[in-house]
This record gives sequence, structure tokens and C-alpha cells, in this order.
Amino acid sequence: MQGREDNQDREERKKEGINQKRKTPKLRDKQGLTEEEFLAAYQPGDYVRPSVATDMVIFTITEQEEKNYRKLSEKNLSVLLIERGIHPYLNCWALPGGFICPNETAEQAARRELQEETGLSHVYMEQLYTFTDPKRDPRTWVMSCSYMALIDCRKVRLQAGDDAANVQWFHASYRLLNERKEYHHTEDGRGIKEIILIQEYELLLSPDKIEHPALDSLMLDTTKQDKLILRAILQKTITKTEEMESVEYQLLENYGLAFDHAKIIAYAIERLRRKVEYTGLALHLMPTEFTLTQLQQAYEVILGKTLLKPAFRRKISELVEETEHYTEKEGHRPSRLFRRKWEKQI
Amino acid sequence: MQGREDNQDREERKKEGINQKRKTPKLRDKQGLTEEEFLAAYQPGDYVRPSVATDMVIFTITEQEEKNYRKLSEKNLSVLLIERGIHPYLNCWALPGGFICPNETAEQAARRELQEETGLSHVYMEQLYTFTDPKRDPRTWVMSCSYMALIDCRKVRLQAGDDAANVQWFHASYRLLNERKEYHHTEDGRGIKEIILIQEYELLLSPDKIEHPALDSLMLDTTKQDKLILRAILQKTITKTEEMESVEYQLLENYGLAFDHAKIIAYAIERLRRKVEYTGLALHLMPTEFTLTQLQQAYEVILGKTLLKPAFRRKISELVEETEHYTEKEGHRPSRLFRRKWEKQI
DNA sequence: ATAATAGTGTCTCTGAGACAATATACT
DNA sequence: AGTATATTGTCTCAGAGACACTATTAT
Repeated sequence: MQGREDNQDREERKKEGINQKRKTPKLRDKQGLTEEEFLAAYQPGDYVRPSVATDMVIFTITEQEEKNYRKLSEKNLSVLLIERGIHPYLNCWALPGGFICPNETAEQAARRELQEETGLSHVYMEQLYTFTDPKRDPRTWVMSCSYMALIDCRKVRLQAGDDAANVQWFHASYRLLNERKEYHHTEDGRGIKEIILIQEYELLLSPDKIEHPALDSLMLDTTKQDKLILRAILQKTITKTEEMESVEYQLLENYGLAFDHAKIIAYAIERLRRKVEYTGLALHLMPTEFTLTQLQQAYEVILGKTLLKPAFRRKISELVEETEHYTEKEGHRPSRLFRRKWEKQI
Repeated sequence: MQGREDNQDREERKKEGINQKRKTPKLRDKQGLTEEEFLAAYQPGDYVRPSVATDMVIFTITEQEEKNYRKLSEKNLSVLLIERGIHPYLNCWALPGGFICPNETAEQAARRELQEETGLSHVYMEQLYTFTDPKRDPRTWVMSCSYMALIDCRKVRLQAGDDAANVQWFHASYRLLNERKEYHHTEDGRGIKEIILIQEYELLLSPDKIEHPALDSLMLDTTKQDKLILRAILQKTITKTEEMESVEYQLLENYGLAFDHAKIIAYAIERLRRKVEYTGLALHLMPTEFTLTQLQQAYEVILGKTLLKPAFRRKISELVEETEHYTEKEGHRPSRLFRRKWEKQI
């Protein structure tokens, strides 16, 4: 029953509370109850509560096979999506996720989901944002506590979930299409009251070519696959006044993506781009041993711009350490393999 | 009733969904239903849902009166707390906050709460983190979607809430007491499997001296006030392995603060310290016109260290602009007043 | 006059940006 | 041999840190 919890759970809560040293337990409230008595008598109110789900934006770097044996393969920033087998948004693609159970934290729920979908458990993960628009789910009131995970897709065996839906990496492209500014002047016309910056971003998600053996079993129809491009237009409105500033996202168009997941993905990409600049976040996308050029390519696909090699190497030099291994059979000079210098970074 | 919603709400949801261009509505699922039919027949499941509240960490800069007329007043970073008049945590101090209603977003709920408590509506606010430990509230399953707000306390008329509890600014001090590292080696003893960094932080909250006229009406007993110092010891555990890293907070001691609010405040202070370094966030704590020294003091109390004047002025020069006003009767050379250059920062 | 802060000048050092030059395996 | 990438070197310029010096008011 909604809001009802078993006695064991109640007992545990009480212990938790009492274990924290505090003065409250002996105090009596206006009804003359101690905290212990209050909690024993407590009945959760019968008002409406939201469902709370976690949605995960799982990033990885995928690569496309090159025809020229000498050239390096082109890299992409990719996101894992699942095709929905049920209403609402039937046959649309959605982020992996699920409802949070009463005995777990949101992070535990997210890790459980990640494990089910990819088989991975020890990966980098961080909480992104909690989306609470009451109309974001057409069924009922559902909040989404979103997470971002960074993984190396080579470690993954993709598994279609119980609901027999497809799972697929989608190459993500997120770019600014246009922007405009509005200046709202004060009544006397002498100052500025408010500035609004309106930007339109395009989010494109196209299925990655299947090169991984584990994906063959999914038997996706390749001809159909080429036409499948998910597309969303997001309007980002930044409002500034002297006192405050606020950012708001709106979905102007949305083709093939479920719920507000285009918003969540856009938010994740923005966060990733920002954090990559000042942390070693991108290293979580790499295999154990990698070349510096591979790492630079990862940075480049995330930031959407090319970087100068010497500057890049200087910047990340404290984050990596040399191994004694080199690449082989690459059609050009072999390059040294590096690994994460994770021990030092604490 | 739990999970039940009225028809009007159902209608609105349906429209929202349909307004988004998508292919789903015509599709039929395995039961042969279109999305419209599915939603019309949809009954929310009768499983347990969490309550979701917002908690707000409202920061401001308060100042203590100096005896020496020449010296500048000492500044503090302060947080607004409310004394609880009911169980649980009766007579403990808590962050302002409340439950989210089904017709509003978390941010709207937070702004509503801020308005009730301080009378302010247009202030800087950002979502912090969603705390989901199922045992964080001894009553029942309650998640907290936390927000941080930055305000100028001179604009505030503090109002005791309906539950007749006290409202008070608390000077916040948050500092590292000690840290230790543990290295867990691999079985063969040749490498490192895991590094754990354990830090203990002390969070102290002491009531600010009442200097604001609006606070006089609260008639706090000053002798009692001096003894009232809230104190929490937080243990921050950072676990690193080659693949992942995770951060966990634990409350080792907690005197006088309700729930896990010490964790939320600590998280907010850490976020504020980080963001102040690379944004103009601190400007939201200032009055409309301020001296550069005042602004520097705000930075200093947030970061907990002194800054060099010329370097500081260079760094924030793009964020502020001159006015024609000067301070007066200060016992030393008057200083120019500046204001936020908010129009340019977009 | 003096205490205390306001405001500016400048020297040094570091780090990022930009371009150049050399090295090397694989077909 | 030729190609494409690997790797290192260095010049310049901007910005942060550090210290010093001058200016100005109320008591």
C-alpha cells in the first residue's frame, strides 16, 4: 500500500535517528510526546507523492573503421539508448533507467540499472540534475534524478533488457544553431531591466555502425538503421536581471526520443564539456592503455574542436604515466601507450 | 488518495504529449492500444513512492560591528536556519524547505519557500544535489532536492513561519580537521588496487549577533544565544580505483542540526567555494553598490584565505563597473563604489 | 599628525598558444 | 620510397603572484 511501510523498516529508522547524538529524544512536544513516542505513532499523510526514477546518460567513445589503413579511425561521442517496447513513447528511444526502490539510494538504483544494461559495475558516475517538471511524463507525476556515467565501450556486452527492446550506441552531436538577445529596457528608457539570451541547439543521435561482435546477435536491420536519426531542437533561454539569472530548456522539436530525455542528454553533454576542461574526466572513457593521440581525440570529440598537440600533452601530462608498450602495425611510426596516473590524483 | 489524479490533470498531460511532434500516437502496442487509449486507461501502480522535499541553503554575508571606528567590520559567511517546533528533531535547527506539490517544479517549490521565509523572490538560485538516502528522515521515505540561494541580507525582513519557530542567520565555518590515506594493495603485492582518502571536516554554525532592526522583534535571549553553537563532524570518504571514484559523506557527530542538513550545508559550501573561483557568483551576495574591498572580503570569507589586492582587482575587473559614488565618514580615504556589470556577462 | 584603508605601478615567473623540426614503422 | 603519424623543441605573449609606493580622509 502506498505510504505504508513494514515494522522492521520503522525500527531501523528509529535506531538510525537515535544513533546520532542529539538532545531531541527526551524533549516533549506540545502534545507531550517524546520523539520516540512521536515516531512510533507516526502515520505518513495520505497526500499525493511523486514517483522518482533515475535516468542514466552513459557516454563512451566509439570509432568508425577507416578505409585508408594509414589514417586513424574517426572517433565519436556516443550515448546508450534503449528502444521502448511499451507505451508511452512506444518505439521511441529512451535513456536506461528505472524507478527507485524504498531500500536504495538513487545512486544505487542507477548502478543497478547500469549493471543490468551493460554488465559493468565499477565505472565513473555522477549525479547530474533532478528534473521535476510535473508534466514530463504523460502517465503520472514522475521526477527523474539523472546520472552520467563514463565507460569504455570495449568492456561492454550489450544486453537487451527483459522487455525485449533494442539497445544501441548512438553517436551524439549537439550544436548551437542560432542565438538572439533581447534587451528589455526600464520604463524611463534609460537603463536595462532584463536581458534574455535565446539559443537554439540541435541534438542529433544516429546509430553507430556495428563493429562490435557482441552487437551482431542483435541483428539490427542495417538498411533501416541508416534512416534512423533521432533529432531534437532545444531552446535554451537565459534570463538575466540585476538580481538574478535563470536558465530554462524547452523542447521545440523532438523526433524519436522518449519523454524529456533530449533535455537530459543535452544537459549531460554540457556538463561533460565543461568538466572535461578542468578535470581528468575523459580518462574514464579510455581503455587501460591508450595513446596520447587517442586521448586527444576523445577530448576533441567532446569539446567539438581541434586542439594543438604540444599544448594538449603539456596539460594532461600529470594525469597519465608512460608504459613500456607501443602500438604495432599501424602503418606509421608506433606510439607509446600510456595509462591513467590515478594513484597520484587524490 | 495516493497516486490518484483528477481528470483535468490527465487531460493536460495528454495535450502536452501530443503537442510534441512524434510518431507514437498512432502506433498500437501488444495489447492493440494506441498511446491515447493507453493513457486514458492508465492507472498508476499502487507501489510505495517517496515524499520529495526541497531544502534551501541560503547564503549571505553578514558583518560584525567593530569597536575601532577606523577598522573595517569583519565579514562572515552565513546560512539561514529555522528552529523546528515539532518532532522529529524538535528544537533543532533546520534548513528552510518543504514538500513539493504535484503542480510545481522543485525550483518553484524552493522559490515559494524562499519567498515565505525572506520575502525575496528574484535572487540567484541553483539546484545543488538530490539526497536520497532512504533513512535520512526517521518518519518515512523522504528525498531532498536541495537548492542554494545567494542573497544580500540587507534586503531581507526575516519572518518567523506559521509554526512560530525562530529564524536566524548562523555564521558558518567549515574546515578540514584531519585526513588520512589508505592504500589497498593487490594480492600479489606489486600494485595498488584502491586508495581511500578519509577526511574529517568540522561544520560550526553560530548565531550572528543581531544588528538588523527587523530581528529585534524576535526577542532572542542573548545570553542563551551565546551558548548556542551547532556543530557537526562530517567524514568525507573518497574511494579511488583504476576504474572509478566515489565520494561519500557520513555524519560522525551532529549537535543541534536536524536530519542530514549538516551534509547539505557542507555540500553547498564546497560547491560555493569551487564556483566562486571561476564565476562571478559572489556578486549576488553584494548590495547594488559596493566597494571592491567589500567584494574582496566576500571572496575571502568564502574561500577562507586572504587574497592579494592588485591580483583580485585585475581578476574581477570585467565583472564590475564604476559608479560616481564614494563611501563617506569611514575614518580613512573614501573608496569608490562599484556595481555589477551584469549586462555584459551573457 | 596619524591611523587605516584606497588605489596604482611594475617586476617576475609560469603556462598556454602557435609553429617548426625531427623520428619512425608499415605498405 | 613514401606516407601518415609520433615526439620534442622553442618563441612569444598574456596573466597571476608578489611587493612597493602614493593618495586621502576622519579623528
